Parts: sequence; C-alpha cells; structure tokens
Amino acid sequence: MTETQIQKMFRSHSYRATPQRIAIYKYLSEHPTHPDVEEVYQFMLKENPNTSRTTIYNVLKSLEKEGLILAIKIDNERIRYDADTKLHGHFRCNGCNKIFDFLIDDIKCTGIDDFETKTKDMYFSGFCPKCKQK
Amino acid sequence: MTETQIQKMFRSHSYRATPQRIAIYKYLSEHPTHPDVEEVYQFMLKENPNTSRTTIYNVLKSLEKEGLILAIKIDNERIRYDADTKLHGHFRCNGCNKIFDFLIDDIKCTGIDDFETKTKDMYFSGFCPKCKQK
DNA sequence: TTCATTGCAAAAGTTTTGCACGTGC
DNA sequence: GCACGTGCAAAACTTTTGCAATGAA
Repeated sequence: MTETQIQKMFRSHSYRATPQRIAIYKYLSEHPTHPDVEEVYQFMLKENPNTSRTTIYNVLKSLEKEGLILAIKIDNERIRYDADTKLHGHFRCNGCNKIFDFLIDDIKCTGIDDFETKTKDMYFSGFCPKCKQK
Repeated sequence: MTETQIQKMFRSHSYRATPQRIAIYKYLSEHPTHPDVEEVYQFMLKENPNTSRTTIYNVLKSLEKEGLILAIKIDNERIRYDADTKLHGHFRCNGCNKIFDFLIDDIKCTGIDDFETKTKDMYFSGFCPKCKQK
C-alpha cells in the first residue's frame, strides 16, 4: 500500500494522516510478524527518537477501533497487532513461540443464529511441523 | 462437581487440594459467567477476608497451565476464566458486554495440516439478539 | 516432617491521564 | 485558525517477586 493510499484510507475514516499513523500502519503491513506495542515502539524510535509510547497506544487503539488493524490476543503476555484484516486464523507454536497464519474455509456453529456477528477470531496453539519433531 | 471430586482432580494433577484452590475452582464451575481476576478475588474475600490477590493469580495461572480451566482473551481489558474446558466458542456482545457460549460443530482450515493442534479458541463479537434490535 | 502454597509488602511492568505544544486540513 | 493529535511526566492500575509463616500429605 502506498503512502498516498494509506492517507486516503485514514481520511475516509476521519483520521488525520499524521506521519506517526502512516509510519505505524506501514510498519504493520510490511511486517506481518504480529508485533506488539513494544516492537512497534522500538521501530518508531529509529524513525524519530522523540516518539512517545502514548502515541503508539493511541494509534494502535484507534486503528483497531476503526477496524483497520486486528488485535491478536493469542499470547498471555501481550497483545499483538496485524494489518491483515481479512478472515484468517492464528496458530501459536508453544515450541518456537511464532505465530502462523492459516486459512479458514468454513465454520459451522450452533447457538448464535440470531446474533449479528461482526468479528471472528480464531486462535489455535500447539506445535509447528519443526517443533513437533523434537 | 463435589468437593471430593475436585480434591481428587487436583491430586491427580499433583496439586495440593488447598481450601483456596477448591473454592476458586468451585466458584468458576458454578458461575459460568466468565469472571475475571477481580471478580474471583471479590468472591474469595467474602469467604475469607485474608485472601490475597497473589493467591488468585497463582491459582488461576496454575489451573490454566494444567488445562483445568480456560483463559478467555476476548476482552481487551481483562482475561476471563472458564471452568468448562470442552471445545466451545465465545461470543462477546458489544451492546451489553456479556459473553455467550456457543457450539462449534465443524471447522475447516487450510495451511496447518502438518501442525499438532493442542488448543482451539474461537472468539466472535457483534450484537446479541436483544442488543441488535436497538 | 517436609515442601508446596499462602499472604503480605514491595517492586516491576503496563497502560492511562492531563495538559501544553505542534501540525494537518 | 481550529481542532485533532503528539509528547512528556506523573498517576493509576496490573501483575510479579521475595520471603516468612502455614498447613496438606
């Protein structure tokens, strides 16, 4: 996504396209490694040593609220973020602690037919192919 | 579940059956409302005013580690706990903030065939039948 | 008796708040 | 120019740690 496209996206959500917002969104979309607040903060410090943690919290919270990014709560320790908002699952390996994306083809549920579903999050955990051999 | 059964369950997991553990587990299984640390603490205070928050953290963490309870991370603010460890989904209503349980009949995924899956968590959000009318 | 577990107090870590200043529109 | 957003420092809140005392097995 180009900087101009990101700007347009923010403006269509009535957000000002500040350099900080653009940089954070760009970082998330170019690093689909599901980083947490601290990783985003450390990256932003490199760009501008005056960056404040408050800004990271503000930006991530507002982007999540507006549905532009996902908050991934698969980890007990920290919330991770993902700029890919298409429906997909997350697998956490207990060996290497990495998060893997996977496709969700179909889900069949009972008991929420009359509910209005807005978001669907799916978290699996276990061992990835490499770690299960050990 | 009777107190004796809970005791046996703890012992079979090499946990000592302390009154605190039993009371916390009993509270969770009798109150399937997905309470958080603070709610468990407030309940325990009524039973014994000397209860420490540390104990709540210790007990919930160890029970979760051993798979005797589930940690539900559907809420941004707090982790909730559930003594029902059978596979089921959780729906969070953005209107009344309640958590509803639902059945998962089938999930079809692509990309993790070679993974060894130990846990499956599914979180939906949106509006419950009552709240969607407003 | 022994050692896991508890409760307390303090420390560490995380997130929010209040406010002055700066900047996108 | 105006309102939104940022950065800073402090406050608030959450969770962990170290340790002495307790009590389950």
